[in-house]
Amino acid sequence: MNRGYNPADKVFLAVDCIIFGFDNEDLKVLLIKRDFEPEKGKWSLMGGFLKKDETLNDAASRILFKLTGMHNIYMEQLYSFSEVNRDPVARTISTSYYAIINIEKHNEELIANYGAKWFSLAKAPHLIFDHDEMLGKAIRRLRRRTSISPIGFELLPEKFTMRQLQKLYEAILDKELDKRNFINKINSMDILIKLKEKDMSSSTKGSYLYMFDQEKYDDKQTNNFYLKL
Amino acid sequence: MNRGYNPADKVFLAVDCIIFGFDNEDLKVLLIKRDFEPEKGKWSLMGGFLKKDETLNDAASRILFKLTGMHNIYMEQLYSFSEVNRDPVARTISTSYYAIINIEKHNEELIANYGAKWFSLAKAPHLIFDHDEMLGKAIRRLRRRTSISPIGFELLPEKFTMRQLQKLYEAILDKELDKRNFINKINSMDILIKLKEKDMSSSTKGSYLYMFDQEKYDDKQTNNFYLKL
DNA sequence: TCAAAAGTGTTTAGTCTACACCCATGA
DNA sequence: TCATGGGTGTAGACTAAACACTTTTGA
Repeated sequence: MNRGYNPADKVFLAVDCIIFGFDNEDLKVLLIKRDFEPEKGKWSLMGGFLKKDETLNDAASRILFKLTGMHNIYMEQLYSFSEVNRDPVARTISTSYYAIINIEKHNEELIANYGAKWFSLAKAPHLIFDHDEMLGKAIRRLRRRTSISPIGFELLPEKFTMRQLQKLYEAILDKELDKRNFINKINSMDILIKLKEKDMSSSTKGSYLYMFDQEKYDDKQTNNFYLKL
Repeated sequence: MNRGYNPADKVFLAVDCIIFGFDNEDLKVLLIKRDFEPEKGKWSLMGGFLKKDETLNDAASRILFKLTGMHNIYMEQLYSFSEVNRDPVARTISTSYYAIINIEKHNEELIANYGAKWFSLAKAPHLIFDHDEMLGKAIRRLRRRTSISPIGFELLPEKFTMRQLQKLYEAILDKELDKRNFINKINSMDILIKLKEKDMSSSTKGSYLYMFDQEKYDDKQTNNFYLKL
């Protein structure tokens, strides 16, 4: 009898993506300037509609690829927003995803086409609809995530210095960390490989480069731990 | 131009609820026996469709009320499930909510009408669609939630003993706790009021009853903390 | 008088925090 | 030779974990 399946209840389901990147200084978010109605000219998250034959994850991947040109981006479903009038055009529920990418790897041309720009979190403009709320939730989730599974691989270049990693954590958590305590904690996680190479760009002495130990890293990411910073 | 709003992309949006209760012994989940197709006769979570003029939270509250007769139930949105063929009748995305209720306060008659039954987690039957996955995610979320905000108020009677509270945490975390360490940690949270009354039902000596200090409790719940058990 | 559950503190180990000085190098 | 950022260890405070005996009272 297909009880309850009433076509009048059908809704649009959108996916909106909060895309984080790190430029060695600030944690940034990628926003697009809408060149279409409604709210043309305003800033918003990159989004799109769920299509017939895809899952929400598929849709998020598709949307992320469209804007960045990148595949296999680290992402996580965040929350579904459903205020009745959140979208003025039609009843639309939006499932938000947050993603973190290496800021150097995205396709500049694509993001220019979308009128997209990276914003430091502190300087992000007001966004349309409930996108500010989405962004806020994403930041909080990212902070929490940082405590229970290592993050950084996705946001840093392949080789990086301890100070870069520390700056990343400081940017995510929005607080300063003690460099000696930081290095001790990171080392106790046992997920980094110290290279013989040094990066000479930031100081005369030069600082050692590190890489993530992919295997140990993946392991720690699935078998959660608790890192207090 | 309403770009992208293509009616063919509209979907059904369902809400499924994982309802937890505690009977002083086990953590239990309330499941219904479906008396309608598809999968008639099988066990499932209580669910329903999102209606035109309600948010997902509204829908979850409505569904919870329908089954339990209770208002203002503690609940939290969990995750949206979207496998293309998860529902054999029509493309349906389901947003799951978990709720925790005082098992003594629900309406027995209502749940009988739905052929619903409480199951200990260890003994829960196989559920339809992706409901097993929903239940698993809910249990993990509830465990994590336990560490960052006090839980129990919703699951225990107004007055309860320390041992009941400990049993509740043991049931949620599925591990045994040391009673002296437990009592110290709980006291350090400073959210309980120790009453002069004793509960004489469980031992000859009797054990003191406690109540939650509503004000402090609410405060701790919003300003998260970290409780390691 | 004994069985059954309640109540109660201390010691030890581990982890977190705060903190200051020397090093290497290019300008 | 000096200015700049890099690198390194330890002591004290705090928190978590392990652990055993006494109390009460109804049967």
